[in-house]
Amino acid sequence: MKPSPQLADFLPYLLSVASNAVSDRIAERYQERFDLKIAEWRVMAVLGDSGSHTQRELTELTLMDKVAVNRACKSLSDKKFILRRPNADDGRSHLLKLTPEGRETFEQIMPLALQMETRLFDALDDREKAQLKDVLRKIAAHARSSR
Amino acid sequence: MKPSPQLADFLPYLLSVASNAVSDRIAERYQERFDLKIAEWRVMAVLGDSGSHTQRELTELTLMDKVAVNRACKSLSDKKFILRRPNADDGRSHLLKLTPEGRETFEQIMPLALQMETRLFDALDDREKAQLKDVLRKIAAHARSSR
DNA sequence: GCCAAGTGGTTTCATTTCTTACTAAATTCG
DNA sequence: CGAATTTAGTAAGAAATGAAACCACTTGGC
Repeated sequence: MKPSPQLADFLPYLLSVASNAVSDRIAERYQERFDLKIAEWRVMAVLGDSGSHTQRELTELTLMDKVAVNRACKSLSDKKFILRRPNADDGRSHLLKLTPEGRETFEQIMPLALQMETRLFDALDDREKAQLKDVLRKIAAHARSSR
Repeated sequence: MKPSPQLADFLPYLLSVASNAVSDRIAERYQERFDLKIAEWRVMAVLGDSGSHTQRELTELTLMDKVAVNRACKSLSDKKFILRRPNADDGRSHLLKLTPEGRETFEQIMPLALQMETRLFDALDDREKAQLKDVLRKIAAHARSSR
């Protein structure tokens, strides 16, 4: 059975298939090792290397919508990986920060993430990876701006 | 506010963000113009250029799971875009085929799809697009095989 | 031929995700 | 200042997605 050329050569389709396959592999791994979803991991990755943020800031930094960020934060808070301190500058929001346990988990997660990145993209050399990042940033910026 | 380097340089994250942005733009367009979802469009794209198929075959050709294919087919059938004929070779399945109306819509959809592809990826020249397709196929094949 | 195992397709149910609405605090502007 | 508007966060209902069970038919072995 031949693949349909119309579909199989359609770039958005290829992009979606590749992205889903990669995300699925990563999600499985985070789930089994740390009981974390991808959204939760993203929040931890940001808080882990740039300190305290409000949910509002996290929506910008992770490009997820505010409901997804809120759910991820609630879950991380239940798991004692982050804590919320009142925000002196704005009474509506809180500043979210990793707890010591959260920090510890963060330190374990990042190497796993980088290892998976290496494994999943090992068909590409360093130059190709850099090019791919560049291309994906351009495409995303363009597609998002034309909303 | 600086983006978090850990997250913002993570290839799977960039891939996911780009893919979602592109898919969202396309989904909006198909929805408003043809009242079709992406899954439905994929099925039509395959039936449109490679004739009759069973749902089983469509799951392979579109890389969607059988429930998604079944739902897409049911919806397309309700919209009179495809019809199901009994499959002489296997009494459990049917052969799905575009109706004349389905064919007509298909002829309108494909130019729109190609136009959107051009627009969304116009930051890339032809060589870059070919490379990107190649890379995405490799990544997807690798990630899917390690399931 | 007949039984066991497997497969295509469908349904059902639980889970996830998105949309919309709402609350409370902050900002704008007369 | 004070009313009107905007914004951060949350909650609740609706819709989409996924997993498991199920039915009907086919296939493979005896």
